[in-house]
Amino acid sequence: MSGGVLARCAIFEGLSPGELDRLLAQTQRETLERGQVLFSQGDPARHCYILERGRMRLVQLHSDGRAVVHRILAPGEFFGGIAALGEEAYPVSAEAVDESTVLGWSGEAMHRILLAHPLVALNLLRVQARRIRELQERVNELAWMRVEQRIARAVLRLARQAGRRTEEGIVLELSLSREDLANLTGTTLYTASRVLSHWEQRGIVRAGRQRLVIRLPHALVEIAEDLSLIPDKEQPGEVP
Amino acid sequence: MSGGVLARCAIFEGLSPGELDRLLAQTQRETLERGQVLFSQGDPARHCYILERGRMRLVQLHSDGRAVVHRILAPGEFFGGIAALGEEAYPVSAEAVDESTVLGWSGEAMHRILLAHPLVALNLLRVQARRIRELQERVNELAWMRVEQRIARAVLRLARQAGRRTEEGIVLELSLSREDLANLTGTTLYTASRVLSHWEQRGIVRAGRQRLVIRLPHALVEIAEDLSLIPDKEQPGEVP
DNA sequence: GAGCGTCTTTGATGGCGCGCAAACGGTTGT
DNA sequence: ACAACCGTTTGCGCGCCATCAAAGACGCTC
Repeated sequence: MSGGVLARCAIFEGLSPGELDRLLAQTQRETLERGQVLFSQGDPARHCYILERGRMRLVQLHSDGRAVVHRILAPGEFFGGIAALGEEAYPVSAEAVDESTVLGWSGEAMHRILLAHPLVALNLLRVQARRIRELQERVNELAWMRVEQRIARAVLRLARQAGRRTEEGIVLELSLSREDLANLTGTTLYTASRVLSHWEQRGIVRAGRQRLVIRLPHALVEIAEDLSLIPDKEQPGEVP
Repeated sequence: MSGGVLARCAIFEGLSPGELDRLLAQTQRETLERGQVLFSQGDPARHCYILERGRMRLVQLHSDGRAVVHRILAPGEFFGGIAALGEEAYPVSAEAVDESTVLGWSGEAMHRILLAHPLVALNLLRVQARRIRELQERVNELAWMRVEQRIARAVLRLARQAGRRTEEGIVLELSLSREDLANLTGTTLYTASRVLSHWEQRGIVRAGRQRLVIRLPHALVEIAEDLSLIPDKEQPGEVP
């Protein structure tokens, strides 16, 4: 089937169908039920993957049971690349949010691929560079922004990645609990719940059990950009 | 002489002296006074660099004058790699903390180098992977840790990177203001000042104007690891 | 040495958001 | 149907830390 899935992956952009087929032949397909763990942090990093179908998340667990959700993966995304670089252990755990299938390479195979296909290495560098920028963005948010603003930004990011437009609003097709949202934004499930309740009162969202519909995206954007800090009357640039 | 500086750079590891010389020949050396800006965020990303000598920092400025210090570079480190990936603009500004010299390539030159030397690309991937882990670590800190703990960890990181052991303690050879420290840890210069004062009272550090000497590294490590949260018994040594 | 700017300290105040507790409600299993 | 369970909501109190203001300390120039 002409390399199929891989043709849509950012890191294999620019390869010929023949090459894609050869790469695909080296993979092993694995199916995961929802909630199943593909690898755990601390495990020796032996494989790297492309998410073919479904949804997964990369989580880092803290000793106190605290968790940080680092990424929520969409189909086509590459992860576990650590394995190709001769590193020792996965720094995060990967678990399936929905039923998912992944394509896996051994670390050594991917290592050879990167050496043989500089184009793939360059694509991967680009992807990593983008992730670094996203992480810097997150550091910035955590360092300077209030909880409500951080949650708004996280929700908008998720909407961009996994939202479906309906006439009721943008529906987040993710089973996303308050606790997940809290772990994404560095707060507690209590505060996350309060924020969503507040938004629901204002008609901005409709929040259900692990479900979220954005009814007034514009209002969310306002919160995310913190437009309230710049009162419309005053003109910026008046500090002598 | 024989690739000189580049031989000590992580991203050129494994190259022959001849290749290093050829790469070095493509660079342009630039000297920066302390405080001088090499590039500003938003500038079109045309060059990437190795820090040859001195100390630089990568800062992201916020619209409100708030800043996030993203990295403090030591000699041998590569930065501005965005330019090689065909991206548009630098996401951060680079400024010299001390008088520094850098070696610069044009983005296109580095692009060609990466395609021609898969080994360099792989090294760079490794470096980026480490940076991603560091950033994840920082996200984790900002999401879950208290200010004092975050500052302790930042100080220890800086000590590892730019500390010199003396019999008085570990001297941080960086002109590091309270504000810098605050921007590294996502707090305000007021709080940073208070924390350092507190530490000084307890004899953990000796803090001067843009100077810091760690006298009891072990105590700092305890704070950084938050050993107080796991008290097997009550500690008599309490703060009055 | 006087003056000045920058960096730093310290007090006072207030608010955001954490953390516990408890109730609520939808879902699941038998 | 009932109970058990999990995710969610909400009240309440307090502690950490931001924020403002102002004074203090150090290094600089002239």
